[in-house]
Amino acid sequence: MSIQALIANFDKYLPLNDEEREALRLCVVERKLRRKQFVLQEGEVCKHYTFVVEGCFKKYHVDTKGVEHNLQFIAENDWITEVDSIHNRKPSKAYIEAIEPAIILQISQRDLYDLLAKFHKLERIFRVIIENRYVALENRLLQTISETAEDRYLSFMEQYHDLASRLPNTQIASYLGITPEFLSKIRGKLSKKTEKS
Amino acid sequence: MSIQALIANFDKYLPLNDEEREALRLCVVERKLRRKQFVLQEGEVCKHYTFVVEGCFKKYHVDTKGVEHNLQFIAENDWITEVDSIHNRKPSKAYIEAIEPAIILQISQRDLYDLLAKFHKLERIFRVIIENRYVALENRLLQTISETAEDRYLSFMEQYHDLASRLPNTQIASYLGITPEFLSKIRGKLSKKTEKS
DNA sequence: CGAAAATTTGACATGACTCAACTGGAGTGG
DNA sequence: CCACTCCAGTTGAGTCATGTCAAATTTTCG
Repeated sequence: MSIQALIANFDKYLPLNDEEREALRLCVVERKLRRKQFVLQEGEVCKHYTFVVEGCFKKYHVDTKGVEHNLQFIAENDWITEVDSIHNRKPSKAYIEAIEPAIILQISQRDLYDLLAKFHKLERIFRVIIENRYVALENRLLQTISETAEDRYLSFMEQYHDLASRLPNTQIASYLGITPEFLSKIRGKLSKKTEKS
Repeated sequence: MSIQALIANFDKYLPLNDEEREALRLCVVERKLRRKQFVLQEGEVCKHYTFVVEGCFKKYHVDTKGVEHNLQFIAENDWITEVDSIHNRKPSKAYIEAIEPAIILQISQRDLYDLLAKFHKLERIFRVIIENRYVALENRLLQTISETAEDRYLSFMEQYHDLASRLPNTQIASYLGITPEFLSKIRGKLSKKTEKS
C-alpha cells in the first residue's frame, strides 16, 4: 500500500517504531485526483495535512486582476501544507490544484494534532520538515530580490530539472514572478546563445 | 532579569512550568552588542539560537558584486535564526548584524538540542515559531513576485511602521529588493500624491 | 479530430537600474 | 565653535529589464 512511501519519508528524518507506524496507518486516508482537481480552494479552511504519493500539484494565489501566482510546486514524496489555514483555522488564501493525475494520503487536522501530542518524535519530524521548507523558501526569496529573471530561470531549471520537464512554461513563469511572454523571450535568447557554441 | 522577556515570549505559545523555566535559565547567556557588531558572519557555523531583548538586527547576504541584500529585520521579543547553519552545521551564507545597540540572550546549539529532546513542549513551541516565520516569509515572497515595488513599499510601511521609523531607507530598499535611488523616487512620487489631497 | 491551452513574436509602454552630481545633516577633531 | 568628512537622501539623464497587447502558430488533451 502507498502508505509505505509516507513511512519511508518519515524514516529519513527519524526511524519510526511499530507503534508510531500503526498510529499513522489508522488515520491516513488515500485519495485519487484527476488533473485540475483541488486539494484546497480559496476561502476553505484547510482540514488535512497531505502527502503526495504520485503526481504533481501547484499552490497559488489569485490576485485582484485574476492572475495566478505560483508559490510552490509539490511532487512525489513531499508534503502539501497550507500552514496558516490548518493551524490557525483561517480560510485559505491559496488554491492547491493537481496538475497531473495524483494519489495522495491525508491526515485530518484533528488526527494530526493527536499524533503530535502523543508522539514527540512526530512533532520533531514536522518541525524539521517545516524548517527545511523555510530554508528553501528563504533561498528563493533571496534570489527573487537579488537576481535577474534570466538567472532565476537558470537556477530553477538546474535545481528542479526533473520537475520542470513536467511543467508548462506558463506555470514556471508564474513561479518566477514574470509573464509567460517574457519567459519565452528569455528562452529564445538562451537557445541562441547555446547554438553558437 | 531580561530572561523574563524570553519566558513571556514562550508563554504566549504555551505556558511553561517551573521545571522548564529553570532549565531555560540554566542555559541562557546574556550579551550586549554595539552597533555594527555581528551575531553571525558569513563562513561561520551558527552555534547559538538568539533571542532579542533590546535593539534591532538585520540578516543579509552579500552578492558577488559586494551588494548587501536584506533578508530580514529582527527586533525586540523575536528570535534570530540561521536555520540551515545551526541545524545542519553548515557555514552560514548570511551575516547577522546589530543596527542598534542591543541586548540578546543566547542558547548554545548543544543546550538547545538537550532542551528539545527533554521537553516536548519546547519542541512544539519551536515548531510553531518556525511555522509562523514560514507563513510570514511566504506572504512576503508572494508580494515580491506579484506586486510592484511601490506597493511592496506601502505594505512594508503599513505592516512594520514602528520598525521602519528606526531604519534608514537604504536598508528598507535592500529589503524590498530595489536600489536606494529608486526607493527615493517612489517616496518622492508618493509625497506629491498625498500633498494634493 | 476539434477545442482549448501553450508558445512565440513584435511593437510599444512602463518599471527599475546606473551613474554622476548635488544637498543636507551627524559626527569628529582642532 | 568651526571646518571637515562621511553618509543618507535626492534628482536627472540615459539605459536595460520586464510588462502589455495583439496576432499567428503549435501543442495538448479529451
